[in-house]
Amino acid sequence: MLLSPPMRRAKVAAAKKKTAYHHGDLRRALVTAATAAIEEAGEGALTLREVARRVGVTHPAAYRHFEDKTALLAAVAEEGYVVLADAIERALGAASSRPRERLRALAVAYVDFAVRSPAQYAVMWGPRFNTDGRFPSLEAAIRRVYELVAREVERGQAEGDLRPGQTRDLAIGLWVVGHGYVELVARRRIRVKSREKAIEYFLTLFEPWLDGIAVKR
Amino acid sequence: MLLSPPMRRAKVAAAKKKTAYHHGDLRRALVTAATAAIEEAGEGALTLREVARRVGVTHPAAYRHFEDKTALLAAVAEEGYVVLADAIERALGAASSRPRERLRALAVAYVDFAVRSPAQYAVMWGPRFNTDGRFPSLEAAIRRVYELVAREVERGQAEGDLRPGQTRDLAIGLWVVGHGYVELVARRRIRVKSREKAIEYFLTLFEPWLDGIAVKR
DNA sequence: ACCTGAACACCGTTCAAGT
DNA sequence: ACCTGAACACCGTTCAAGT
Repeated sequence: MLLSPPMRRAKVAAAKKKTAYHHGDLRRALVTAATAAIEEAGEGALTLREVARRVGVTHPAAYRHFEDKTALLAAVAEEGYVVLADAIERALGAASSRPRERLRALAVAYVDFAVRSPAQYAVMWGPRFNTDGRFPSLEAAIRRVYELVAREVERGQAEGDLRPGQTRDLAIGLWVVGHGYVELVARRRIRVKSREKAIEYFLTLFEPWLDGIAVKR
Repeated sequence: MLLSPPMRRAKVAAAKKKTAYHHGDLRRALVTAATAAIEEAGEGALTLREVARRVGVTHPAAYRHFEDKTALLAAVAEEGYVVLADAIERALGAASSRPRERLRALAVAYVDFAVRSPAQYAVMWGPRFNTDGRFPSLEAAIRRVYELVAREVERGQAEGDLRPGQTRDLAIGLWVVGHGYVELVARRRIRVKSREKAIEYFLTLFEPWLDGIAVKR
């Protein structure tokens, strides 16, 4: 017997709801739920059991997709780096071709991501992922962000706007300034009234650093 | 009956061992044990029960001296800032009177502390202490470090070696660079072979920043 | 192949009871 | 005043059992 279109749709939806987690969706659902939970209550408050509750599954189910709690957090961190790299690429795509302006756009995209998703950003700098080689895809995601920074610095050097010499040192320096600023804001060592003000004040601190690595002419 | 001096000493020591924690020493002992435990196993591995075990006391005893686990960590952090401020003062005492050199000495003392006590440094930047006004003595200890930085920047401006304008912006900028660098090292975004190399490479990154805030002449 | 139910060792916190 | 013993609710992890 044929079902009318509305009923068929309802059936499909019900079947989907019931079996969705049998098709590899649980992994995604757990990462998404964990990210949301962290952004709401902070990283310290995150429990595997709470994440499972949010997704509507018993907590040992998570172990089918993640070796342990650290692996779940690593997935949250990795997703963060992917989103960050995408945001930086978008910002660079919209920027002019003047190296100094491009570095500014890159740094603003970085700070903007961090102040929008402070808890996820904190996970991305968590102390758990130092064990070498445990999370290679996380390390690749980090490297992608670093390469974006290094490429822009290289471009600036090639055009003669930035100091010649070790590209890496300038790229690391840029990362230091960006991350250091974000941390001071996140830990309330600096009080800012809004995300806009956070970026505005960042540029105040960033300009002298740019001056320091620029070629005077 | 009189006891011979060696026996009296033994008795006093035993009595001291047995009753020392009744004189307010338990607080100190807990902070010291917590700092050691963190430096050994990382902040995440720290439990109140383990700290109590190390000190040789049942774990609820800690609650006589700290409202909760966070308060104990706040004490560890506060002690860290005090030690750091002392180290900076010592470094400035031994430095020349040339502003730029003094800023270098200050920054080196900061980085040196952080790479010597990475876990304690991490606690000092823990996310738990943001609740306003909960740990006023911790906030005072942080402010003491900041004031040391600000005073040196002011001195450099007064002598015409650093850009005029908002002292605070330059002081915050310096803090950003120092903290950002320490974090990149601690989180293994930069690999350094030794503490000495860590400071050496820091100076490489620091010099351009100094150039950026220096007055050319 | 994927999830549940039950169990284990451990944790932070509370509180009545001991000295 | 300061510490202990016992209890509570909760956690991460494991594993046999269900579909």
